[in-house]
Amino acid sequence: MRLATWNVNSVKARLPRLLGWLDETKPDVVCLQETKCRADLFPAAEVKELGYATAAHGDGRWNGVAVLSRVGIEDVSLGFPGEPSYAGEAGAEDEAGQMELSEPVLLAPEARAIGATCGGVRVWSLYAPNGRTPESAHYAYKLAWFEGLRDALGAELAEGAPLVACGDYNVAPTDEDVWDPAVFVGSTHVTPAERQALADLRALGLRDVVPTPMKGPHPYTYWDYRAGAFHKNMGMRIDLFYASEDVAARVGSAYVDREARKGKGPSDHAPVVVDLD
DNA sequence: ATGACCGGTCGTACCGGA
Repeated sequence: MRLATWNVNSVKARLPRLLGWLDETKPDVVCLQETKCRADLFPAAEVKELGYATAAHGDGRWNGVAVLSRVGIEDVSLGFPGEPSYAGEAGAEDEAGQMELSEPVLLAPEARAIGATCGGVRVWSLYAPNGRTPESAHYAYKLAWFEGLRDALGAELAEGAPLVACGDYNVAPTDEDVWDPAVFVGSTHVTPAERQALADLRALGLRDVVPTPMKGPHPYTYWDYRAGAFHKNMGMRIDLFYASEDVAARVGSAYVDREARKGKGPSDHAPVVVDLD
């Protein structure tokens, strides 16, 4: 069984490359992030021609996650129980410079998580909030989102089914996972609290399936589009494949498909591909 | 190939990305 996770940075913009990659790589289950696509507009017919059923979660311009599977797709969860929403910066001023009255507004959670059972494995495709800066409300939201995720995955793991939780975690687990730690001092993705959030997930029994880089010593999965970062290997490992212990024990091989980052019109993230025995 | 971003949007300029 071949599983993969890929932040495609718009499924619409990436569709030709996604279809070519599916045809070539032939994964059984694929977790996609940043589809930036309303669920009812997802190109399900196109991937179905390659044998994949789709479960999509998305409401438009930003975020958006999906699971593609050719080994069945059941018990789809749009988001996770208790998933927090983002209410924006507190104390924002309106155009007249007046503080807005804080009226309670119930916002739906963003489309950052979708779960499905595929081929006997519980699969989660995750797109963690960016966090922006450690001082921002978005960063507090990121930590709250991870806390909610830990509780939801903990409840599922307690049921004992094989589970994978993979996607764009927007956290580099260690300093080895960024090309230059000095550049990231004071930035998100490397703070102790974010790394603790990952540790809290591992404490549930999830194992970090670290892929083979294929080139160079670091299994980076993301390279900024700017400044030739990919060619200079100025990357980060932020797309993670977390697996329950029984699944992790079945991992035969895992690799970063950096070929998918090359050429014209790539995503800024490369897929992670994991083969289970 | 020795230099370098991209996608989205009823703001073709700006936000979000990390």
